[in-house]
Amino acid sequence: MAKDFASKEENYSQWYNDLVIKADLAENSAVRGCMVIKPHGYAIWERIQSTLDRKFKETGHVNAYFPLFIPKSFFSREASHVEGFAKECAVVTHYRLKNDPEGKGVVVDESARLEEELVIRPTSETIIWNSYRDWIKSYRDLPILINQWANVVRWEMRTRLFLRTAEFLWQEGHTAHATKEEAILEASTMLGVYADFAENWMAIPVLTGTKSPNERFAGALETYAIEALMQDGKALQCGTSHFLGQNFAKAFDVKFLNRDNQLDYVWATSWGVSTRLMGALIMAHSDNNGLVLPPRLAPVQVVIVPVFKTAEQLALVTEKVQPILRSLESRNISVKYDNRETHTPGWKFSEHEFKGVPVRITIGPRDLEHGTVEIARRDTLEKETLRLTDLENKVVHLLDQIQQNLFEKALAFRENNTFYANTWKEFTDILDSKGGFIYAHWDGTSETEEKIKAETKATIRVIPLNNPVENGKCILTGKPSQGRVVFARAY
RNA sequence: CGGGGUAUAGCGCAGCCUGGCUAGCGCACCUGGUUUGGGACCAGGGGGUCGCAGGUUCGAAUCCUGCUACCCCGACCA
Repeated sequence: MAKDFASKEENYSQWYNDLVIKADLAENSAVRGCMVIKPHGYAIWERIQSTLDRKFKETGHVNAYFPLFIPKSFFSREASHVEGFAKECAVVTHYRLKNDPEGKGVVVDESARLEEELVIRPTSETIIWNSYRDWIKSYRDLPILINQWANVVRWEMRTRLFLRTAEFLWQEGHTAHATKEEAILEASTMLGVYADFAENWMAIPVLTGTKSPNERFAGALETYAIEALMQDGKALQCGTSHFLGQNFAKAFDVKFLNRDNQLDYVWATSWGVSTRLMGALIMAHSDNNGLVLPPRLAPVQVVIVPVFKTAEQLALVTEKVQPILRSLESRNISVKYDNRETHTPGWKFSEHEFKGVPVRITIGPRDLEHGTVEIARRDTLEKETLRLTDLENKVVHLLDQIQQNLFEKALAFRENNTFYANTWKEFTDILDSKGGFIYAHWDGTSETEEKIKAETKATIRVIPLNNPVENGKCILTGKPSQGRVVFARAY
């Protein structure tokens, strides 16, 4: 059943409408292409945030905050950067409203025009490097390892809930280094952090690699990415880490004296993941009953649903539940006791399933009599009855098992949807019939990649790291190639 | 910006072609009762300037004109 739903070639926005909005994750806002993230959705985002934040700090980073508004002139400093973002910037031109002289609400006060327009950040490289110029004089000031949690705005022509919203939440790391090698190491280290998070917390297997020049970040010399496969066979870029070379240092004149007393430009990286990760979670694991959350990211890991007819029965059940709550909480498990009297047990079962709670425990009069509880797992929907005394160990074990199972299921799915194409016909046949990742030879030119995209909508998702050398022929042009790259249709 | 579609209760929709009683249905909401181990049932109830403006007509949700908003497909997209 779940398979049917997930494998449909239908648009995922339908899925969002059916699942996500009802699941209290988000809903469309009045503002074009923006999202309201409701409490349940935000709780998931907070879990993502706190986990990543800890990892950033473990790797030596600190948090800071830079302004939302960026003077327009900053964007013209780095040529390829402005070219990449110019078409999707929201611009602030005025700072005051006034009453409409004709009495029709308020109008923009034309006398309050800004001398220089402000761009609402689509990303913060420019304003951050403008600050770094004053912070860096010597190699002793380096490295700077800063992360920022923020919102950004990109006025995309078409938006899609979670995957491409006009405003989204993210973190952006911006680091400055004395050497090229150190900057490249930083970019690849952070890619590793993202890959670890995706696989071990989100339970989503990812491919890691570099982007082709076409798909590279505007202003970067190299873009590293993690790329995941969704249940409908389309790829989703889940995080990127960029080696920016000295481009931004040159654009913002950030120079330092190195150990040899020589003036040099600083080397840079930037890296980020966004609320798009929540789209990935939904599309990778959900089934027909709603969201399926990996235990390590679930705001509520265990829900306890009492079954009762009378207030006395509820009191008896609650008495049994109290020690369970305490013992699970003492093992750092997030538990919720859903003792609402306004909803029936059946209602609660469905609701918590919808929201993706990994484990559900049911206790009712029958259990009180027998000293048992019923335990149900969200990923397989299996239920079993066990002795109350076995519960604690079972829950701990089950949470691990579910985390593991979700990853393995997603990995098996990816493996079953990864193909090798040696000819153009094989390539297009796979794309049209199955989708998924396709390893194929490419002649290494942008023109060829663009042609392939124009004909099939497939793009190069990653050029795998440590790509094995294999002599072959480009699937489109037949020109020689030394290794396969990964193609897919993507979000 | 091009192509297609939609706008009727909080949500989802029917009615429109072929104008006509008080604009209807499901979900949700409220009240009472019975229920409660997989989204309970019965009875009663509240909620609408039918997207906006104009026109045709004795009469417009329905026909005509204009406008606006939103959705889908494309172009676009770290």
